[in-house]
Amino acid sequence: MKQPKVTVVDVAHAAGVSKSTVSLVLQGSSLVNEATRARVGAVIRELGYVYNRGAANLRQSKSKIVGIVVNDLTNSFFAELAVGMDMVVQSAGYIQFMANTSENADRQGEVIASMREHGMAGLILSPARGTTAADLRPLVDSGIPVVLVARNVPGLKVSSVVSDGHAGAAAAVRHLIELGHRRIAFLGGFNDTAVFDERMRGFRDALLEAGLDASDELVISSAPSRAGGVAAVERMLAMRDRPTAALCFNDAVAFGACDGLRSARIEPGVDFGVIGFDDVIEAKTAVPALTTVSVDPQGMGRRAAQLLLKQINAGDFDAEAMVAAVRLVVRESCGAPQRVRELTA
Amino acid sequence: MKQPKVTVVDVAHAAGVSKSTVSLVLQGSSLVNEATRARVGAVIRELGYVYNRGAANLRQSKSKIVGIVVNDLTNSFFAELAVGMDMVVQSAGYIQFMANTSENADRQGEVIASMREHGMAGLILSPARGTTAADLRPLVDSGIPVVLVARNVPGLKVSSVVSDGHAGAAAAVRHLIELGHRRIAFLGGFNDTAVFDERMRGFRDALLEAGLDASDELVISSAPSRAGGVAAVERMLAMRDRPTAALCFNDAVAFGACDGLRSARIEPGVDFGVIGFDDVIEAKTAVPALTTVSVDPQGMGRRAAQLLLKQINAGDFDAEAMVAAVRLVVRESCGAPQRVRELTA
DNA sequence: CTGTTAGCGCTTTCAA
DNA sequence: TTGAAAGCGCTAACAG
Repeated sequence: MKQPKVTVVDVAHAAGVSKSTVSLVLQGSSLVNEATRARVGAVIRELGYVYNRGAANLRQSKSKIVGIVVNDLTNSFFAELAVGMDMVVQSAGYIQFMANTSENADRQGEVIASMREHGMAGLILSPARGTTAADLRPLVDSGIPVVLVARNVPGLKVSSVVSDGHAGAAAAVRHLIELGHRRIAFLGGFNDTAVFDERMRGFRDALLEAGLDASDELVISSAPSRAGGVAAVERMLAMRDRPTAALCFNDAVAFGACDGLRSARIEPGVDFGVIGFDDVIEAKTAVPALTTVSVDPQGMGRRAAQLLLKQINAGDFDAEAMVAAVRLVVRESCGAPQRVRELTA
Repeated sequence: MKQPKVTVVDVAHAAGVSKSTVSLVLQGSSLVNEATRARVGAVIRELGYVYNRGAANLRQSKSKIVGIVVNDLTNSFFAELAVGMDMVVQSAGYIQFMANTSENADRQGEVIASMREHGMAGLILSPARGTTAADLRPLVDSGIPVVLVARNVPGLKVSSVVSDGHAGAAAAVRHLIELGHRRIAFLGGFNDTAVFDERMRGFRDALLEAGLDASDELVISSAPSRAGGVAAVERMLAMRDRPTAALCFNDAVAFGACDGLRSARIEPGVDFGVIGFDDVIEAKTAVPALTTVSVDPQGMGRRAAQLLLKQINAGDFDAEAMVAAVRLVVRESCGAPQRVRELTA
């Protein structure tokens, strides 16, 4: 079955023109006679010629390959992110080396190295946990555009797209206040992480802004998991001055909190306000009435990809850090019609 | 920042050897003196040389690029599938062009064409709905190994890895029989599809094999959706000789069936046997007690990737259709310890 | 064991 | 408008 691979010379020969004419046709150059173009086109189809982009890349020393490296495709948030990037990259006529690192920084290093060897034009990276600036420095210094997405790598001056946890948390709290809640808790998350800090500060700031209690006892940290959510909500229910609503660190915690509330015969979203942070896909399934603060991962992906393509096309664009924050949205689905409030960062 | 890209000649020069010696070192050839190798290695690191795999591919006219094209990365089943492929492909020293087609056959055609131009060594495809044998024929005829996964394309003689619906359904039914059920229904799915037919026949064969009733009224088809599941289970509950258990066409139907049972104050998995087909991720979340028949998508992906690599390494291996069916597993989670029965295809 | 010499398939001046 | 020739970075004979 192996076709004796047909090249430009074969096409040229069969069409009775020279290599370079064929090359021009392939590039859609307007310097070539219409009749010739048609003939060449016909021959190409007839011979089943396939363009060898590798050879072209070699000659031009540039490619239309972009790397997309994601920490965990198994997580639907990051899968959506990847799909978003994929869409704009494909539509722009680029092709992607896409790889999953499973949160393994070593693996990440390997795939990025491999992509470099293949001459990628740029990289969008959702870094694996534990990625350091040093890991990425050589790549960045080589002048290949890099855009970080979803997570930042401290100390690295490259463009990035991350969500604004402070604004999102504040928006969520304001929403709960509008609904009439006066005592609101913050549940879940390890309190020694940057993300926790950011969201928790948004929570507190909004409370203070409204003149409400924002004392430390309202912040109940726990593992950022479903079990952690159960634990946190139980501690909260045991408080003497029990809150009437809570903002949860993430989807898993929100889910756990709902579990805990139900065990206590409290219907989440009805008898008690719960807002889950992040993409609350799983939790939404189980608790359709849940209000959520979420970032649209696909949109985030698209935005990151656009940013990268812009840099690639700008030639050597010595990236001044250009950090873009993504809007967070409070989605409410308690009522019949979905109300959506968009809040700028 | 643009490094004046260093090539083998630069390295050779700096190390005081010739191009080919450097090339040999790069390929880990044993024909080169240990001292030389070390010196060259040092220079490579020092100069920050990066191997140009594109040039090598051009010269050798072969590559270590495999295409992975998936119909819907947003669906966790296919995301897992992709991750499985990714793992084995990466570990084998290959790199993947991975793309999402969003069930769009045209897009699929474009990305595959693009991958061909880039000289991919082989393709693993989870085809978009509506993919025809004709779409893939040119690629297959060109001699590039192709492996189909998760879905088959009728009329195309290539290797594929799909799940065995007949065996899976039969296993599920036998499981219900073991639990003491004697009247079992099959719920959901459009009865004019091949998948439906396969699963339904497995259902019926197992029933007949056990000498139980397998009459047509026990098969209640409906849309393969959550709503369809509700509808089907309602029709079933209205039967005079009401079944005590059901096998559902897929996860969505199982989910809907549980909804319907609950509305009728019947606790699924406790008062009524329900088995969901497919990956029952969502339904499992909502009904932890649900027993499921499922194929391990990651395993399926790994298997497909192995199959492809085997073909690639076999040189031109004129693929006789070599269809591998993946085992389906009945997973039970009613009891505390998870019991897993594996059934061969 | 190392150097020389041709290309892989394509693009790109530079002439015709 | 088209053709001839040079070369992108690498590998693969074949000599030395």
